[in-house]
Amino acid sequence: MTRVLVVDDEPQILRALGINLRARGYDVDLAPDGEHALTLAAGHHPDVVVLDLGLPGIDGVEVIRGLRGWSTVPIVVLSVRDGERDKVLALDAGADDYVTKPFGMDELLARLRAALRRATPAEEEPVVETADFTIDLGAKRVHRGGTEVRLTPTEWHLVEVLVRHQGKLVSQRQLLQEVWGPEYHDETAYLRVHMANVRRKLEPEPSRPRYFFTEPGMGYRFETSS
Amino acid sequence: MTRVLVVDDEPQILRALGINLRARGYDVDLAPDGEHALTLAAGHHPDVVVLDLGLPGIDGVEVIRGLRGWSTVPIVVLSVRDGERDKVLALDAGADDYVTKPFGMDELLARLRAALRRATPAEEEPVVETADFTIDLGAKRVHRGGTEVRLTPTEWHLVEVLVRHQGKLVSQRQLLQEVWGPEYHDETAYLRVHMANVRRKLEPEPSRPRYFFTEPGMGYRFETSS
DNA sequence: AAGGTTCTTGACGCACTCTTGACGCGGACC
DNA sequence: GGTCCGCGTCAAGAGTGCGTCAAGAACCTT
Repeated sequence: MTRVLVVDDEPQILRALGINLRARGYDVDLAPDGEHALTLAAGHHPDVVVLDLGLPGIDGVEVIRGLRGWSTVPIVVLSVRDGERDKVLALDAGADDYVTKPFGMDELLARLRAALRRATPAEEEPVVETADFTIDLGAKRVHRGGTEVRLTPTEWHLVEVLVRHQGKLVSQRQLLQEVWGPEYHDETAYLRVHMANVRRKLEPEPSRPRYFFTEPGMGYRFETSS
Repeated sequence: MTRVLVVDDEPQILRALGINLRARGYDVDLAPDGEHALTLAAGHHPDVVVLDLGLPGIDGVEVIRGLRGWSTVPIVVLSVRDGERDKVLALDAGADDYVTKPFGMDELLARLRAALRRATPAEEEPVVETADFTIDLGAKRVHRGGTEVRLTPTEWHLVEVLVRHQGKLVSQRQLLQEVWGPEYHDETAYLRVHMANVRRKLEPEPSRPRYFFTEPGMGYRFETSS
């Protein structure tokens, strides 16, 4: 299901958007200000963000910057301000689209679809096969020796990031930011524990990895011998 | 250079956009209607398309469909129509953004930048090859004679800085600051030891370097003979 | 409210990397 | 021709990072 994060300080707009989007089958998170927005984004990894510019506390443009620091999620900005300067600032900060209030729900939905379409460029999700297991990125499943292996959400996320960068070294910092969020960039202990769990579930000899390699001091790398 | 295709049936707008975009360093194609637009797009493969909806002949939405049949180039729609239905139709046909006339040039430019930024995701890191080894900056790995060479974090960092400044002299001070941090600017002993290790791992004759040269009193230089 | 997962956190041992000092060599300068 | 400085080499000790295990906390489901 597609996850949308909606950020707006006006409760009635927040509610209206929540109802409308859920009616269309989206999975919706609601945030009344920038702080909540960044926290929710880090935890739930939305597929698209709808962001009001006029927020109490952190400014909307700051929220864009905060998100762009570690994520490429599409951001659709809502604003009562029709000023050209605001639009330019928001777009150059990394927003993907700018809609002026008042707006029609149909237009907003169309813009969301456009943003989502761009972000998911019709790529079919690859299936990665190794001699010991099969990873289906689209179905989010892993098979090993005929049966399915259950990965916890964290483990899956870790595997997903590494497999998508197949062959490349992924730095500890990048892994932590993608899986746990930007404020966890130095919790390397998490990585060690969860990588150990992943290896125990997937590697034939967990203490002698054939697929999930450690590059000491730098990060991890997924590689198939083929 | 970035190529922009502008499609509009009003000559003065076409001219104005052409002048403005060229002044910003874009390479601009101009088309007064849908037929010319599709022909130019097929021939010149623009990086982004600015498209007016109200065209004589083929309708703007048809132009979008025509382009989307074979291209994923970002399309920014211009229109005097502010109707919600038009926006929804255009966006769902495959447009990336919708700007209502009259618009400010700064806003349009910001939207173009946003569209281009999305379309150009990860530029890839170069791979540097020499007769004796291969350095993949993106994957952070080094191959030599078929097998992989393991570099420690410090060694890799050193190699990376030198290789990214390929052919140029990198001062000891700069190397120390980039690898160890600003307060280590005079620990030249570190450089000597680690450069020796790098050479032992990569140079065919470590004591007679062919790639990692010392410039006495100044710094180091990476150079491939090719 | 209870049970089961999953995540977090701390402790420990091992391996490896970095740092540091000693030494030799060669060129520059006096 | 002698001295000095910068560089390369080597080796040893200190420090760090990693894997592993286990226990408690937090979370979700029923």
